[in-house]
Amino acid sequence: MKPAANITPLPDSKTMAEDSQLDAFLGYHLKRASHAVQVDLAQTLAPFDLRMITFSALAVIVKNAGLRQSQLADALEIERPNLVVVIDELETQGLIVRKQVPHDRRAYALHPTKDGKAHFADVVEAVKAHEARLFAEFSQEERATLRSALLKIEAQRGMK
Amino acid sequence: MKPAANITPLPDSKTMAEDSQLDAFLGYHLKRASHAVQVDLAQTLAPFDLRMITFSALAVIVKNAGLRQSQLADALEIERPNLVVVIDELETQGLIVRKQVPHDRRAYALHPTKDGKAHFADVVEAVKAHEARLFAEFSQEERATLRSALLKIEAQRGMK
DNA sequence: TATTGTTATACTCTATAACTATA
DNA sequence: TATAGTTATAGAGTATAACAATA
Repeated sequence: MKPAANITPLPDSKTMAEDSQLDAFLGYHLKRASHAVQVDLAQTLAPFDLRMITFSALAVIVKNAGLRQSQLADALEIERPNLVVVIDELETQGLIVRKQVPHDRRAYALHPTKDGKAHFADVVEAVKAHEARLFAEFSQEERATLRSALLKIEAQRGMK
Repeated sequence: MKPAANITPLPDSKTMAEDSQLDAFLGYHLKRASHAVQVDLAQTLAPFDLRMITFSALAVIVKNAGLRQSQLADALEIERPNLVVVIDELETQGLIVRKQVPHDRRAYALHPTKDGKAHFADVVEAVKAHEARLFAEFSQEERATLRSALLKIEAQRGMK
């Protein structure tokens, strides 16, 4: 658990350069931590033929069967155009279906298939294991504190 | 500070879909929080003609004048090929220079220019203000806790 | 043989404008 | 007019293979 080296000269050696200025920014560590988790998650999901975004979409669809694509886009905070390929991918894999909405022929309701629900149940266990492994050294209190901190940051969106 | 809605039916209305399963994953919130910060940082840096990666590189170069590109790549944890365009960009802007290394003609030493140092001093104040604004509601203790949590997660890299 | 910087390339993520068909 | 889904596209970010020059 050595502190980040804060070197001033260092040009000639093979030592690791580190920078106290960047180190002081929480945003910098937020990005690096997020990236580390995403890499690990991608490896976790690969055997299930899912990406992070398809996993997230499937999760919301399984728990909110019948929602429309625009609702899903809002929930995941992604742009509608980017959602189209996600839905296509999940539908091609037979995990969800697009159904016509009775009184609005513009909209599609998203439903998980039986396979989709079963597949998700398996995947979610793998993702839980991935999280348990990544946060193994975190106490329940630390997790709760981290969680509330992240939610507070998320809430800043668009509050310029 | 309302808790995330955990809806079960919801198909027909215009209500926000939310998912308890995703909500339970720290990685999910880590990604969303990180994205929110990156968007805000990009807006902060735009007036200075910097991106997050060029800002980060400049920060390390200013504090570690003379380091080689491979050292910078290691420090920022980015691949060497991706660093090339970053260095090109900073050099074109006149913020840094590539200098030949005396006893190794393969390598380049990176040095900030006078302009580069002055520009960085300005930018870093703007970035500090950006962080102060984003984390305004965080106590010093909360910041320290968040920081150590993020460092712990970063340390997981490659520890499969 | 190994390393430094580079080129080429590709894949993912994200964002915007504009279209269609409906409402 | 406005909305839902779509198409096309463009810009970042990230990753790998392979090369030339040098060690």
